[in-house]
Amino acid sequence: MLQDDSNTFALGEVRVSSSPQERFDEYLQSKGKRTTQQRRVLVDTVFERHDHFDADELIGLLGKSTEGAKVSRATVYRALDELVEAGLLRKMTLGGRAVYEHDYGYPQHDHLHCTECDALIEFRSDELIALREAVGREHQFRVTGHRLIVSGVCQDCAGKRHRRQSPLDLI
Amino acid sequence: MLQDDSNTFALGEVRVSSSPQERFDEYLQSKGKRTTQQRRVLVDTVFERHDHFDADELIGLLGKSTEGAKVSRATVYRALDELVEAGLLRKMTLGGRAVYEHDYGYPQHDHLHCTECDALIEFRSDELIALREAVGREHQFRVTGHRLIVSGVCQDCAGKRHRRQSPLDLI
DNA sequence: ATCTATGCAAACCGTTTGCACGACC
DNA sequence: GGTCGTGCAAACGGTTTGCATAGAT
Repeated sequence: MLQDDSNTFALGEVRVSSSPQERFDEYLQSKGKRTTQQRRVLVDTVFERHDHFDADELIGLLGKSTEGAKVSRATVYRALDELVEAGLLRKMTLGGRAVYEHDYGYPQHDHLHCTECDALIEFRSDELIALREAVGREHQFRVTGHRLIVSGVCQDCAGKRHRRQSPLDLI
Repeated sequence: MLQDDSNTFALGEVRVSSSPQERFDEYLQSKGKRTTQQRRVLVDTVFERHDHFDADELIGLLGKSTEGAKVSRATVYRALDELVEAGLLRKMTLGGRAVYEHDYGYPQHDHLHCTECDALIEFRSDELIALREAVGREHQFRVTGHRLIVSGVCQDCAGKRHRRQSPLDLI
């Protein structure tokens, strides 16, 4: 992330007034939690790249991290929960495992999920927001969020298509 | 499910030309699999009620089943996979666990998920189908399906609201 | 000094699997 | 009779937790 002269940070596409570190520190303080080596390294590593990742990938990255402190598996899991609570990360569940992505300073969006290569492609849709509000109203349901995953096959995989058996390939 | 004089079955809201049992049998035959006691009881139990359920609930129901045959945990898991492959059930993942619902003869729909009581409320939206196609086209992505879960608080829970702490209750 | 955070390893929980026995065609 | 299915119990994989120690305030 880059800081410009007006003291804001570019994260993804949106400018926000403080860095993830700063924001996380605020969260920690508000909860009476402490700013530790490992929490710092972790936030740095997470916001170094704009990617989807799971706990294991993060643990892998932390292994190679230049910053000295090593972070145990348990601590990674505990910190991920905190980052979600702090509003810095968004968590979703894909298949069995939990997948995380940047939330703070990043616009609302949804995903195309390629069932061949597991890629996640982001897209934005304002109509969807309108739609979810309408549905909520219709059912006296107080909407707080949504998760849409459109599955299918991405352009790349559609190319090198070495035809797998499809379910219900009767006969 | 009830059979009427025109030999179709009412499952949920749509009429189909054969019962889940029959359809499952077809699937099994097409795969060279066998029609066993336990698969029969299982399909009966699953289609007795129109509900969302997980593996454990089903195992529970099978325990009380009047039909003699008992079905082991392993068999339940194996059969659920088959029912999904056969197009009789749809599987989704909510939090950690797999949740199943009727697919066969039941219209495409999505869900409102109450984060307080975990209830799932179904709704239909044709605009969503249009939307997902549009997005797919835009990204050269061959769409095969989607999963939308709108989360929030249902009417009931909004009433007896005994205010839990909300994440990000800073200060 | 106090009290939270960490690391380790064991526990957990839903799900899957190897294997010997039983049931279907 | 030959296979496929089942039950059991053990294995699995991601995640959580209890506990003693290290570290932040």
